[in-house]
Amino acid sequence: MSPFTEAPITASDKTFIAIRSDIVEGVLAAGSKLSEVELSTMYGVSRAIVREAINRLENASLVERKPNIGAKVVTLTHQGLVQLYQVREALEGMAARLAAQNMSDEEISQLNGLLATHFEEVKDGESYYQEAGDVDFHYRILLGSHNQQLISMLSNNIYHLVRMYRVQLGMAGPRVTTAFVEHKSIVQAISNRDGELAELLMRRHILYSKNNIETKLRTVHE
Amino acid sequence: MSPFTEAPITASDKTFIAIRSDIVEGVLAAGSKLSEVELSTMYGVSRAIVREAINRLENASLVERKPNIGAKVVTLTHQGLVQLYQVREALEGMAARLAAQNMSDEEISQLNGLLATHFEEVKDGESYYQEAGDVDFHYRILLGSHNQQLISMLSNNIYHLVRMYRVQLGMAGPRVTTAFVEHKSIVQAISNRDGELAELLMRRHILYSKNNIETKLRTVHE
DNA sequence: TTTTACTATATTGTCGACAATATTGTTGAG
DNA sequence: CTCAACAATATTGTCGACAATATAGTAAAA
Repeated sequence: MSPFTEAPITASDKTFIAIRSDIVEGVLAAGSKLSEVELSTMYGVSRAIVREAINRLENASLVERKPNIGAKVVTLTHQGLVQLYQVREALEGMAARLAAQNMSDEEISQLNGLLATHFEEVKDGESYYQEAGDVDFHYRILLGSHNQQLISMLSNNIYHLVRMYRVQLGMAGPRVTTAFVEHKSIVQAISNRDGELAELLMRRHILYSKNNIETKLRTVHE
Repeated sequence: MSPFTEAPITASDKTFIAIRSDIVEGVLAAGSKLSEVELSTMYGVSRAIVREAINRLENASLVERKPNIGAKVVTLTHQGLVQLYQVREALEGMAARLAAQNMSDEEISQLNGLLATHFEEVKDGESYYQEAGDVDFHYRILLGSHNQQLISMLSNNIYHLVRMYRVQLGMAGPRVTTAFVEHKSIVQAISNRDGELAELLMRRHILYSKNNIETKLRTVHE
């Protein structure tokens, strides 16, 4: 139950996922040029495969491409982070609203169960929560929206970009417990089938999260 | 100043745009299979080009693809329309909020000018407004958000899907004058730099628009 | 007749080579 | 020495052919 586990079928898929991972994790540095021949030797496939992967990465906003010139890994900027979180706020806010409206009782009880699990981890001081736990939570609600368009946009594009910012800014910061409280109130709203409140709370939650990363970026950068 | 005019550079771009247009306009029927060889002869390019185009179309949610099997043009469903407009509501709502916050005074006055032009057309009873005018209006505000992520998502993906629904449902209906009033109030909110109101009004506007198409779809379909 | 296994066919996936464009390096004029 | 034009090189764009997989058709067995 994680957005980062897809079963790669074809060689092209595998290469795409491999390169994407290397970009997100910083193995392929932000801003660096992506030579097709270089990558094809590096990943042991033909140039056609690499080209297809780069195409897909472009759509995922992870690389920028200019015709007849080439592709670069996207460069992380303060402005890019802000804009990314604005989109995320809009989409995940809507996801929360729809989740309150569309999740089955079964799904909602599972969501509560997830929250309980996270509570144990927070109590025990496991830092696990911050990374995977947060992702699980948001992903579960996203699925609960039952909106395929939304699910695809967030899990194929936005989430990977978000993770790229987190990883490369060395995010592991605080906000664990405070984020947990926010999660709890969102689940409460969904349990009450209050879509409007769920959306509002989710948007705030993401705004806070953005502010947190933003200050981090400022202290690291300047 | 329209989202449907891009300068195609490479053969791949041209083919992509050509196929996309044929899908949106219904030349390639919804639900029909897209054979790579067939398309390559049809558009006079190699299979590699067609493959790249299909890849891009998949990301644009205009075709669905299964490994080792092939690609189909998406089928239009009631549910798909609803979900599409939910995403649109979220994204364009945010765009309006950001536009109120980020548009320059110059841009805002141009927006008002656009509205005045549309008013003339509505008064004279030109049906021009409905199609191109509406698109212009939304696109202008989208650009005013100054959020590249948002701009790319809407103008590369959502708008083409929206247009596909409109075209294939034979939309040219009423709602011209009433939509104009809604546009006017949105521009007013943006002029007042009231982002919150602009978002709210835009979301309502899109909701109304969805309801309109929805009833149309119901009468056509059943 | 139905079902299953197999064969033949068609379609997609992958590859290496050639063409077109951009970049770099060099040479010559001013 | 600087700059411009040109040549050499490298990189991306495009293509046709082969490999792998799925589909359709056929024949044999129950």
